[in-house]
Amino acid sequence: MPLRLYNTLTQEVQPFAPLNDNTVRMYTCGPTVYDFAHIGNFRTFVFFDLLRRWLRASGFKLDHVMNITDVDDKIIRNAVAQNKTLDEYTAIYTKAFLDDCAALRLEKPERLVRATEHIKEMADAIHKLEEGGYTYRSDGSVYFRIAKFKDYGKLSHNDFSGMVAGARVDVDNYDKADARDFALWKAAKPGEPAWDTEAGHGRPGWHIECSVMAIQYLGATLDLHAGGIDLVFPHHENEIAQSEALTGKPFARFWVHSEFLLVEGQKMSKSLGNFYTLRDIFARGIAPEAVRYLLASVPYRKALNFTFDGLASAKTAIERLRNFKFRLDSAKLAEGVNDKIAEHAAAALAGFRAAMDDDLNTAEALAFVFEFLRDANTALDAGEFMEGNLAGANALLDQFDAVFEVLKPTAAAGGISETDIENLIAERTAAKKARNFARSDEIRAQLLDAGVVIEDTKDGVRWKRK
RNA sequence: GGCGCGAUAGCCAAGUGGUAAGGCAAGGGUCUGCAAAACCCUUAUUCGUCGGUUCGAUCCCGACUCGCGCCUCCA
Repeated sequence: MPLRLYNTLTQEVQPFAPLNDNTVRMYTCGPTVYDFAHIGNFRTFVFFDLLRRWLRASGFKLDHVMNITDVDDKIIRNAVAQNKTLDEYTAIYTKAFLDDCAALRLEKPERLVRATEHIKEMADAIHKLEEGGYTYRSDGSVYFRIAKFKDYGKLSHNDFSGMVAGARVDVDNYDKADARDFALWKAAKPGEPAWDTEAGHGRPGWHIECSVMAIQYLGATLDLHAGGIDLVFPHHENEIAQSEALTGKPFARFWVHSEFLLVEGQKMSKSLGNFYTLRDIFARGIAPEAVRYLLASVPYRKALNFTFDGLASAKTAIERLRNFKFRLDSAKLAEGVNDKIAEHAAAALAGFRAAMDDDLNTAEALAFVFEFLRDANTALDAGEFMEGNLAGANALLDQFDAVFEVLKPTAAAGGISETDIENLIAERTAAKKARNFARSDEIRAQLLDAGVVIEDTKDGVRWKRK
C-alpha cells in the first residue's frame, strides 16, 4: 500500500503522489519571527520534518518551500519598542529559530524564503487581483473581497451563506466591507516601517506572502500544503481565495494539518505558567532528542500531551534503543543466520513502513521496532543472534533512525576526554582482575561523577556518556 | 450558536465487527563480586455514560457527559 495522507480538503485519507514527475512540490507555513518559537510550534515543525523524511523514504524527491514571516504587526510593535530596525529585530529571532531547528535535527527545506524579500512580487499580485476586481481600497489599505470568490469556505467546511455582507465591521483597526474580508496590503501608520509600491505606502498583509511565494517557486498548483490546524481558518482559506483568484487553478491538491499540543493536559498559556520555549526545556537539562522523540511519537493528527513525565519516558526509550544499537555494534557473534530472527527483522521493517504509509502512524511504527528489539535482545542473551542477523537488524534501525533520528547523542561540550576514560577503565579492569573491588568501584564512581557509565559485558567493558 | 477533533491500564499511546499493540512507571525474578545492560513474570474480562443495529461492538448508529481546536492574522 502506498503512502496515504489525510486531506483536510476532502476530509478523507487518500493515496498521495505528486502530480508531475517524481517531485513533491510542498509548502509549509513557517514561523513569524517576533519571539522565540514555543514547544507547540515545534510540534508542527517536527511534523513537517517527519513528513519530509517519509516522502523521501517513499521514493519521492522534494521541492519544499517554507516561509519566514518577518513583517507583521507584532514584529513592528516589538521592533519599534526596542528602537530596532525590522531587519535587526527579525535577525535575532530568525537565527534563534534556525538554531532550535538544528537542535531538533529538523531537515532544512529546499528553500527558506522571507516575506520581506518578496514585497515587489506581492505588490504585483495585489495589482493583478485589483485588475480582476477582487479587491477594494479603504483608507490606504487594500482588501480582498470574499464575496467575489464563490468557493470560500471549502477547506474549513464553513458555510458562510448565512452571513450578511455589507455590514461595516471595524476590527483590527481597519475598515472592511465584509467581516470575512482581509487585508492584502496595510497602510502604514506614522513611524512604522513601510514600503512604497503601487499597492500604496505600507506593508503586505499576512496571507498574501504564502500565496505569492508558493506560486513563484512551486507553480500554480502545489502537491501538498501543510501547517498547524489553527491555520485552516482563516489563513489557508484566504490563501486559497487569493491564489485561485490569481491563477484560476486549484492551489493545492493536499492540505495536511497537525493537531494541537497541550502541556500537562492543559492549553499552553503564559498565564498558566506552562508556556515553554525549547530554550526553557533545554535549560532543565533535557536532551533535544527526548523532545524530538516525544513530539514525533504521537501521530500528528492527535492532540499531543506534552509532559515532563513524557520527556523522561522518551529519554529512557531512546536509551534502550541506543543500548541495543551499541550491543549490535560491539557483540561478538557466531557465524551463520538465525532464520527466525531474520524473518522477524524483515517483518518488523515491513510493518514499520506500512504504519508510516498509513498517514504517518508513528506510534504504531515504533511498536514494530520495540517488538523486534525485545526479540533480538533475547536472542543475544541466549547466544542465538548470529552474524548474519546484523544486516536485518541494522536495516530496521536505519529505517527507524531515518525518520526519528535520535540514536546519535547530541555531543556535550567539554567533559572528560576519551583517553582519560579509556585509561581509567584499563586501571579498573586490572583492579577487578586482582579482585580489588574497592578500587574498581571507586573508579566506576569517579567516572559516573564525570558523566560516564560503565557496563561490564561478556565481551568486555563498554562505556557511554550519561 | 456554527464547523471540526477527542475520551483505551498509574502516565503516554496504537488498534480491530469476533473478544485489547508498544513505550514509560511499579512489584517480583534471572544474570552479575556489586552494579549497569538485557530478559522473564505480574499490572485493562475491559476500551467516558446510556440506548440501538448485529449471532457478536471498544471498534457501526443515536443521545448524553466531559475535554479541546477554529469561527479575523494563533503552529
